[in-house]
Amino acid sequence: MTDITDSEAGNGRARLMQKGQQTKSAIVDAALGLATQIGIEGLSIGAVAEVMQMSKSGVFAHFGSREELQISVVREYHHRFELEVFYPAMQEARGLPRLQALFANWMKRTSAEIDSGCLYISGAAEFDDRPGPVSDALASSVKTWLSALHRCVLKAREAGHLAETTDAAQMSFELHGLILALHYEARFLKTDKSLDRAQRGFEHILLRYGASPT
Amino acid sequence: MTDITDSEAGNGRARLMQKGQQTKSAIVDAALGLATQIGIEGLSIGAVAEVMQMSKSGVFAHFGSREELQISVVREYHHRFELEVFYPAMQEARGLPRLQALFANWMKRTSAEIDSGCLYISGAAEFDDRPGPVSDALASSVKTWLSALHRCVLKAREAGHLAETTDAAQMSFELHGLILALHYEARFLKTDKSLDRAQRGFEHILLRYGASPT
DNA sequence: TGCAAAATAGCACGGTCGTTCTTTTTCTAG
DNA sequence: CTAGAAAAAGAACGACCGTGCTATTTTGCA
Repeated sequence: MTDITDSEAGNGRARLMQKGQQTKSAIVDAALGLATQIGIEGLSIGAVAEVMQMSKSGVFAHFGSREELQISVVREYHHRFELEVFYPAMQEARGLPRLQALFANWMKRTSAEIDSGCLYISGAAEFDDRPGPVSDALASSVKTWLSALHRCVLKAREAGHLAETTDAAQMSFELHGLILALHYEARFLKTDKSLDRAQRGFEHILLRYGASPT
Repeated sequence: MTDITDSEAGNGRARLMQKGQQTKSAIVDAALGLATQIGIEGLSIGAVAEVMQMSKSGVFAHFGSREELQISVVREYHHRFELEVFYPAMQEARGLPRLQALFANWMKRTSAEIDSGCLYISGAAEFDDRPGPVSDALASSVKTWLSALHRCVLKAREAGHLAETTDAAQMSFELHGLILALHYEARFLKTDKSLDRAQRGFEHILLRYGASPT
């Protein structure tokens, strides 16, 4: 009956999180689905409540404010992003193979799911001129991810899989650009072949930075 | 007294556009300023009215609907984009110099003005899952610009300034990515040196596609 | 200068929003 | 099984939204 979740949280309050946390994460789930479609700013408690078949106040009570709901959504997205993009790639051999896996997973996540846009990208556009806790949470998540990418490039260079002269930050920037172009052209302009373009762009960058064949 | 604007429109109705059109374009001006900060979707007639020191209905009457105001804003942005990015570059010698000017102007427009984001980028994120007239107008403008870029690359190849094997669409995709990364990292993440990164990325791409020195 | 028309203001409408407060339902530990 | 806590519902609030309507003001032309 009792779930494994938090069975050993250890802070003594562990046992009072039961039904509440369960529906709370269900709400975050639904809210994330909505946010990827209409944006984080567009998230309304009423819409989430409707999806959940709950009352507005029922949803509201779990977060105390709309902002807190938005932040929860960002955190959940961060979590899933790690799960789908980061961790699987960590199983590859470090260096170039890992970098390739990282980029492949990133591409997949960015384009494959037709209906769910990337929160890191849409969110950046929404919050680039609106400072606040939500923007901070978003920026922090993105920076975490981009610096992981940066580290991966560094390791690949150290492993001798990339030219010694490789500017890791520059290379990361260019990789990021490919993903953004993929998202933009595939999702907004509905340009086909965008996935191929991103893949070929990746190969161009690898050549540029002297990737040795794996 | 009479402005040069539309002095020879030729459709007989030219003279009845006087004060009205003047304030209308002032409204679009203010609305564009707002839209670059809070997004096209966030544009509210009330906010525009406040900036203009007008009544909501006074603003409203010029457009008949919020949607029409949004479309007007998109068109105005398109117009300015042409004026700042496209036309000046057309004065350069065709081929590589023109392509370089195009990209330089594009970079400047994307990052230089601190407070005014790019509507083509923020708008894409807002409307990539919300079809409708505004999305159509936006996509149409973007496609016009991207195909101009594409043509410019083609011309550069024809002029022998790029390798004969150059895939113009692929190269345009990669250039687009650089601009998007510049916008993202400079504007949202406040990463410094982003402009340099975009510039160096441009040079990398030129090398990749065998640009001959000008 | 006066008159029609265009431009703007004022007001009200129904709707949605986030949030607060109170009440009811549901869960759970003893 | 029951008391008490947690969760959810319900109703109401003030604010803002887009829009339609009717005055009022301003404009430009005869």
